[in-house]
Amino acid sequence: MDEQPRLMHSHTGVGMAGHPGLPQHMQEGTGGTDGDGRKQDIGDILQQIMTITDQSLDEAQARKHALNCHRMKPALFNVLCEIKEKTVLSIRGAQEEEPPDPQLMRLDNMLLAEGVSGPEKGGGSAAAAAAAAASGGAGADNSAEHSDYRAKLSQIRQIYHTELEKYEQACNEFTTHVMNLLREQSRTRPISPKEIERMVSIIHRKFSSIQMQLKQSTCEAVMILRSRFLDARRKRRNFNKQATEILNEYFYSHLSNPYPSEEAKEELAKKCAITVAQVSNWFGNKRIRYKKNIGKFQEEANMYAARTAVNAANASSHGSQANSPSTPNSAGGYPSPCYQSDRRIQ
DNA sequence: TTCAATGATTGGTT
DNA sequence: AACCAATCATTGAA
Repeated sequence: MDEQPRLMHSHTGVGMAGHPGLPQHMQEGTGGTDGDGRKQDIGDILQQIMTITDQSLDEAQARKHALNCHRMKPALFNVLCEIKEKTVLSIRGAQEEEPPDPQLMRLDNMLLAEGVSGPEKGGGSAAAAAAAAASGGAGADNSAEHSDYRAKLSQIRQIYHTELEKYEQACNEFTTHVMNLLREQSRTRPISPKEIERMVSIIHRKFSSIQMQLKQSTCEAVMILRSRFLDARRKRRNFNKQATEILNEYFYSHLSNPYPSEEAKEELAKKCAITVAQVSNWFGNKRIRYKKNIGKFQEEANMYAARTAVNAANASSHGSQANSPSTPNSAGGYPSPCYQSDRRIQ
């Protein structure tokens, strides 16, 4: 490749004796005044710089050495440094102080709050406690879930820290590498310390954007874990037998109007150790499911009817007859299972 | 593994 | 706001 330029300069030596390779118009003034000689020197050195990429490696090395030893080199180098300094400064002015990224701050805050980026033990338990508080503190048997949650959180945490460390290390390695390279090059081409500094900050910015992605995906993972842990549907537990019996008892003894008042709901909730909302859910589900398939619930209905009857008998035998359990079955609402079952049997 | 039972959620209605 | 109806997602027995 580039055979053409090579051919053009192929006859030029490295030696400083002549001025080979110079364009015709530059050679014209040779042998003139003292100023002409200096001009010639500069032209020579510039020409060599221009053609340095056209040389083979050995040739270039030799040329580099020659350039380094040239008496004009320091002066030229300084001029180039000055020019560069000016342009670099003008570039720097535009992008000086960047404000801290609000999104990054948000991510950092969240990771800290979730105990991913904070201190090892304290953060984790704090997050678990927060999760427990948010879950409504329903049952006492969620300690197993807590440990599960904590285990997964610490897994995320570990991955996060490993990756973060990896990126940091890579960043440092790359930075040192680039700095060494620039320092090495600064011996042959004008590189100011400021320029190196700027390069380092560019590298850091690049790596911190990668870190931000890591933080973002970590946040997402934590959110998913949290939602899984907190989503009641996923950790649904059937009510215990006693609670179900209390609810069923109320339902079948108020079959004509199975709509407990707010007070009744509260009392049922207390008795069953569940929330009022859960009582409402239960009655909503029960009503619709009973209505949809009364036949299926006949047996259950009869059982509870019999039980309330026994209770009533016991209560009356103990004294007051008036306050037997209210069974306003015959009114509106759903058909009475007893009568219906009688009808069915016949 | 399948499937009925069941607690919770969602969207619509009154 | 309470309720209904349909649906989702899990549980637990077969």
